[in-house]
Amino acid sequence: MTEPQTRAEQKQQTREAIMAAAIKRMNDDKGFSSLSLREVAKEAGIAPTSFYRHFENMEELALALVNEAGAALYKIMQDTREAEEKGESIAEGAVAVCMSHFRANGPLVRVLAREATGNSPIIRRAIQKVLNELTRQLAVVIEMEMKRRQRNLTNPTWIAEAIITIVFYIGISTIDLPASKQAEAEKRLVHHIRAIYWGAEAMANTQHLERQIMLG
Amino acid sequence: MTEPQTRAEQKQQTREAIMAAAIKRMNDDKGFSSLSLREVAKEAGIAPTSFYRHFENMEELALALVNEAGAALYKIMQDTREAEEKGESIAEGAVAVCMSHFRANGPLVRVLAREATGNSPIIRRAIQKVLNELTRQLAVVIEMEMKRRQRNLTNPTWIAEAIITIVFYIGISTIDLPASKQAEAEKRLVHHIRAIYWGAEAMANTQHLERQIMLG
DNA sequence: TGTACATCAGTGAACGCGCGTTCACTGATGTAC
DNA sequence: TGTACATCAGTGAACGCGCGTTCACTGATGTAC
Repeated sequence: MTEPQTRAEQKQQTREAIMAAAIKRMNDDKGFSSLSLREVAKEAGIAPTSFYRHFENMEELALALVNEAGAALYKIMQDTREAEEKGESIAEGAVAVCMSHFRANGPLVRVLAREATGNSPIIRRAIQKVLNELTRQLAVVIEMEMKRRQRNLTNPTWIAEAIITIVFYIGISTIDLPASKQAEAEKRLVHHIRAIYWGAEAMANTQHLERQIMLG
Repeated sequence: MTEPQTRAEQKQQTREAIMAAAIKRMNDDKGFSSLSLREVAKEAGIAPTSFYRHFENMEELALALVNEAGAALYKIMQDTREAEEKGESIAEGAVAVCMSHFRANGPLVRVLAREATGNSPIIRRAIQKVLNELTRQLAVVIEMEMKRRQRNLTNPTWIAEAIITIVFYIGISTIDLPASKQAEAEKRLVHHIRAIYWGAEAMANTQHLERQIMLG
């Protein structure tokens, strides 16, 4: 089935094998920093020297993994935005999609979480950039929703930051839990998000009220 | 000044030198998993073989560091609780204390953050235990405050979890920022906590109201 | 207090091992004519 | 279509290096009498 290929296709296939090997080995037991080039090559079924035909070093491989994980998360955010545009309530749906993505791509997402506080400054910065972009996109969605519902919020970007942080870190910490506990964790996540939403709204309204009193 | 000592005192001093060396080297550039026993020994000014007089292996050293960091955080929680008992509003105060602790003990706290999603399952579990205990203690404080102010909250433990997660991960990500940005980050943190508080209260009141309507 | 012995923190040599990287190579695939 | 040449993904040998760990040791500190 995958036998007859061009050279470019074969190369791409090997590249993907290397990335898959890295993800697998990292989730078996090690973090990226304790993962060796030789180990990845062995898992991918190539000679250690062949690694250099695809990546200049291990750091480049890590960046490729971060970008792959980031792209998947952007896709989820895009779906959430489209749901909002259809007028759907987004909290539960977004969390459900996000959690099921975490479950399906646990190994890759875990890589992201680990390296977010990991050893390489370059990788840390790349991940922070992904999280910042997600925050930015979520802030837009939140603002859209608030406008549509004609409600106030103190600061959409701040709210988005809080939500991204909570979903990312709590979500990751639940990947390994049994299914029953995961459902409970999902409920908690929805609760957290709602609390943040409601709180920001209540704060905004109070501030608005205070301003009116001061003016009046 | 520290010249004449008993053998036990000398041993304790070397042990502390090893721990300090590990913290220093980890924050220079590496995570714990890429930190070698020989490297720590060199930084501590002892022979590699002497390491074994103090720790059985590197993992034991890591656990010692986690416990040290945990003890400091428990102390902060204790202070917060005492502030609450004096009737003070806790959000700003607790965040300020926490952030200044992060700043003063950046290297050690960062170790905790990194290894929270790090390579060793044993270390990860130890850190999760610390965070769970902090959540438990904070839930008690929140409940006390709510009772005193005669207000409702949906679920103190959930609120505590959200707050601990946000303060821990956002707090850590700001350690390296310049002082001006840190002040801004502190404001954001206080905002997040307030939003969660208010939201949980609003939700509880709505639920209460809904229940009354249903019953009535 | 003095003496003989026990304890044990710290040492230096030595080990075998997996590491990242280099190099010149092979041989299938791709291209120019 | 056939031929001659270029490209380049993948290879195996070899390198020097830092690693964790063992071992028998040293010599200052502590203890028993």
